[in-house]
Amino acid sequence: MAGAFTYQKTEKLKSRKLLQQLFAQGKTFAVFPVKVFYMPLAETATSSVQAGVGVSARNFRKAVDRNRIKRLLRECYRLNKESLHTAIDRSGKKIAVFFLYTGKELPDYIFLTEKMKLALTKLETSLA
RNA sequence: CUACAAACCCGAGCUAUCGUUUUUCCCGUUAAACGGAAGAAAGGAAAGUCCGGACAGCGAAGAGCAACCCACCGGUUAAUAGCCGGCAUUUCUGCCGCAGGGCAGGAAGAGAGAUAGUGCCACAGAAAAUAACUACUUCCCGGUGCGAGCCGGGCGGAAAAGGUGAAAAUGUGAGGUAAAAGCUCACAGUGUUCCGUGGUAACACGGGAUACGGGUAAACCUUGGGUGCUGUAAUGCCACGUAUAGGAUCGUUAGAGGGCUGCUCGCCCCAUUUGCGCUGCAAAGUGUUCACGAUCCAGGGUAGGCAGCAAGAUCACGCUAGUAAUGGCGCGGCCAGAUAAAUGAUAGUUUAGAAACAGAAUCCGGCUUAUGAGGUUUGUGGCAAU
RNA sequence: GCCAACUUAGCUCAGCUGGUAGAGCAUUUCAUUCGUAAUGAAAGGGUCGUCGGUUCGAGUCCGAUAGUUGGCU
Repeated sequence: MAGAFTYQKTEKLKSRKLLQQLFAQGKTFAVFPVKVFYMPLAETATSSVQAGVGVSARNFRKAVDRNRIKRLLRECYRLNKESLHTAIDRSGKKIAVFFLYTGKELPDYIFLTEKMKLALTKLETSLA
């Protein structure tokens, strides 16, 4: 079994086709300032949960700011994903998740961690 | 000492924990994945995309026109509109001179041609370019007066006076004349050209001849020189998948069309029928069947992998040529390579609080712009001392 | 990755080859009305995104720069 706090290539949501499908057909909910897209995956998926993060270039003009937000989102997801993974593995499903940052101001780490925990528990309950 | 401005340098290091991308090695394995060890992991601008190249494709990259770009000289470079060093020119300050002007220092410096042509120059002014409004004046006519003359008109002369303007026909003095005028002369200024000297050259200085009727080419334009176009999502290969279906227009023995530029020429490519049956020795005849190609529209499929793609006009140091940009030699190093796209998070610590601008995407050389703290140099101002 | 266009009054836009910047709506004042709206008359409001250059003189020409919008792949 891999380490609990990893976030490797196989766990990332990578396929362009899947992303398009997710934005078109996936279900959503919002925990401001983060909007969450999710949908079930086929059995052939490489990992039980495939996750991605993103920021709109409209709200953040500079690439440095976008990179910063995506890094913070990844870090928060990495450190708090464990309960979600165990829940998913127990139910036997596979899902794809995308976290989109919709705020207009740069967040800090502690604030985002709280929001991520909230979003993950909400995701668990809505899947159950 | 201090404040401001400009240029250049620098653009955090260390420790711990948890992670990401990648290279090499080892263990296990058919192989992959996973695990372990060691190494590497954003910038001075990675940015803007303003120039120049490398590389690739387009036919072997052809010709002319058009279009666009460049424009003092020399050097530098793979190359440039960059950089370095000069020159003309403009401007500021100081000094000298009655003045025209000269000398010294600083700054700017997109600077071919305005005697090839065309256009434009508002307002003001007579006139803005083959100048006559006022005033001046020879001559003629008329009036008046004894007369000198005065007044009015006309054909002319004349760029000296006026005042406008950003700009008014080179300036000052003398001669000259009816009045005047580079009309003539002296000095000065500017342009063209010839000779000599210096310099690689632009050009400078001296002398001779000649001309002097403005400005604008970042107005059209002329002259000289240059540029083929498109771009790494280029391009080559592998795998998977589908639709040889449908619609519009056109062409089919002389050309629709294509060949990554707007046009023309030249050259090249390319469709222009195919299959089957029967008669016939064959040539051919006949029947039947599928039309074919180009452009566009609409639609279907895929959106995975490998190469390109990380050792180079490379970096550090030393010596050396050159005023410098830059080059040569020696020695050592290997320094990101992702593909929804890594290079991070938290805590402590170092100097004073880690803070500014900001994130590679084919790669280089410049330019431009943004930028914290500190340091160095230069300039300007203030204060203090000698 | 590459390419193009735009920026003028509070708003929407004109301003062609350089010569003192205009229209419509909006704002203010006056008239009209018992009063408001509509209508009529008048007024104010601009360093033409910013910086530099060419020119006697730039909204206009040239260069740089900031912002906005669009297109191709």
